[in-house]
Amino acid sequence: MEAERHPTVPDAIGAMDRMIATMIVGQQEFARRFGLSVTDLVCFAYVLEAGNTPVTAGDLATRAHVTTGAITGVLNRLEGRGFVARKPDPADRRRVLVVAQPTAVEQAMTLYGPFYERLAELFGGYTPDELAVLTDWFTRAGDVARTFLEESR
Amino acid sequence: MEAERHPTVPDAIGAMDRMIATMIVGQQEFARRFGLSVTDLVCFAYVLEAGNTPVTAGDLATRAHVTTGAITGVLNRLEGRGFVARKPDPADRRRVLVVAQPTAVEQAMTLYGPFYERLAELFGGYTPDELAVLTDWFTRAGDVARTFLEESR
DNA sequence: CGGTAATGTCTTAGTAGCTAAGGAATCTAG
DNA sequence: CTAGATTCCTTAGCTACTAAGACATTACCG
Repeated sequence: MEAERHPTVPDAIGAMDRMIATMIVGQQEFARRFGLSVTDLVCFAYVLEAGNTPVTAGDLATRAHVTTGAITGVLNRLEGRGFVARKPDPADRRRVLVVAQPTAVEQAMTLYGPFYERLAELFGGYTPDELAVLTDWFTRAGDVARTFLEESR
Repeated sequence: MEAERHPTVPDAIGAMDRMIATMIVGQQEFARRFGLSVTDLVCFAYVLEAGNTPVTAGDLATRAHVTTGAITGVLNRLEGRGFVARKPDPADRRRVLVVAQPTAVEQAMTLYGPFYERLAELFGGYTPDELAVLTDWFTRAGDVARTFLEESR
């Protein structure tokens, strides 16, 4: 009678899988609508996430699992849209530092805002403890995936 | 002192975002390693998920947000690898039904198995109630994303 | 120091998978 | 029975990727 209340681990993985698949399609749709690639969005998110920590072109290649040649194109597109800027690294003139433009967050919100509102609504229905469980899982699952990726080189 | 135990909604969204970005890169890596595209994997997952419910080529196009022309390529690749089979729909001969091959799940496990093991390990550290919260969120977030996608047509 | 190796980004040529547009077969409605 | 929808496939063209290597710069090491 209460079977649904205690999902098994495979149940959880299945539900997660379907969610991830939908999110991937969603990202592709966001990217398409902005005339960017999914890789562009992944890189942009990483630059925003890094905040003041300097990010190099090579860091983006590592993170996004693409070649540095691909990153050249990514940066050209993101720079062309005014999302990021290339900055020479004074300490190592081979390097290209990538910094977010001041209006970047605002522009990202124009794109993602409506979707984030729906998510915020969803998250709002959870108790602080439940929210902590979710946030913790996001972090751990991200770490698991990242570790798995790094190992498979 | 306990600030970390009560993340805000923006905290949760941020953590989710980073997780999603990593999962996307991971899927791209899985796809690359199998000589398939991310769209192929999304479609394959949908066919597996549908189980015995018949899935048409057009369904996949709708679900993956690509054109039917792209699905032709997807099916050629998936069929070539023995993951799925095209089957004529006796009730409507324009349609192409897509069914998973008997060995499909097994093959999928060869690909995803090691990663799923890590996830299972992660999920194993949660209580049944926490697992229910997570599974519930996956379902709801997937629905939110799917609804959002459908509206933006 | 001075020469060689390693590093970081960009360039180029080639490839894969997508879209847009349209074709062919089939179904549906009047 | 016919006109219009629909379903999938085909084609041409485009975009973003890889692999390989050029170029500039830095690190290493005798």
